[in-house]
Amino acid sequence: MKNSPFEDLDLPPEFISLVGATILSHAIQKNYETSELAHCTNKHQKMMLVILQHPRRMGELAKLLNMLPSSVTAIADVLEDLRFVSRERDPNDRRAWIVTLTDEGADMRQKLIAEASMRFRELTNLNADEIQELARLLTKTTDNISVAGFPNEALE
Amino acid sequence: MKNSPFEDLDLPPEFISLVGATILSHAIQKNYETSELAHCTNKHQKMMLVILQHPRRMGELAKLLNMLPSSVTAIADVLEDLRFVSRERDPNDRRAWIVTLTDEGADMRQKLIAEASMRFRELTNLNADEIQELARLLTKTTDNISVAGFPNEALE
DNA sequence: TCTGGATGTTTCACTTTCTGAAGTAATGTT
DNA sequence: AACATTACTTCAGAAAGTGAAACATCCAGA
Repeated sequence: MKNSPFEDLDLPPEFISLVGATILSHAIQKNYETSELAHCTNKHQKMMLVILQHPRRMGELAKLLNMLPSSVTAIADVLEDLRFVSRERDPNDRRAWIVTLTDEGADMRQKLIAEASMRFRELTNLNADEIQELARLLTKTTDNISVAGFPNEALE
Repeated sequence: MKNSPFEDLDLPPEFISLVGATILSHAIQKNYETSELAHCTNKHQKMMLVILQHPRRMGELAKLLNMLPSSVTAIADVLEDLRFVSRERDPNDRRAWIVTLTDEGADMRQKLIAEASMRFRELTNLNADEIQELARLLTKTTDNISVAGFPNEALE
């Protein structure tokens, strides 16, 4: 059984990490699609639900998700149709919309998080310490990505 | 400066890891597009070059990249037009094609790896030990994903 | 050897997703 | 008041992903 695509390579650890991150992310997202929760079809819809732990403006969502405003509009439209979020004008800036989870959306968000965590354990087979360490390293990483202004430039 | 989309969350470490992996992978792939190497436009083309450290059959590529055979055909067509790979019949099974890097393709492969590694260091700001540890954890993960038969089932 | 079923790949039409330009409305700046 | 900027939406075209059908080859059993 030849498992890894990289079995006999002396790739730099940076690259191995990158590929590992990609495979992991891809695998869980593929896996998701076969679940009960599949009616939020795509990964961006799921990700938007997850980062809506509190209400956010459309533009903020676009930056966080690293997407174009027009894509955020499309995704929010779907989530609104599904009654997972509602949109209201920002009273402080009437150009902007504020997106808020509905109760149903908050429910789905919890389920998504729980399901992803379960899949993660199944797929990775890491022990609790290792998961903790991985989370630490990747938190440091994403914090730095945000601080570096890349790819979400000028996030405030 | 409010950085992380998860600043005030008590998400499980599994989920944080998953999101971190996704953000990291996404960030570097976005970044890639602005580089000199952008003419291999999409991430799957790049990934295919990377895993072609030795010749592989189309079907093998599909499994490793977790894609449909028809998608692999499309990608290989592009890489062939770019003269990065060549396709020859497998002498042991004349239904199958074997994809091999050209010299030019091997060159590009090295550049892709080097560039991704550089971007990785810039983006993550992890020190050498941390990178090593991250690589270790993610290698364990991807190995397990393959062994678990998911998503690349029955990879042999 | 013949036959039928499985396998490896390609083609093609289809659907979904992404992208970017143009438009609308509100804000802020001078 | 005029003009530039910002926030978001709309829409149409481009790109990517999907799955059924076709084709050639392989393999196992009669």
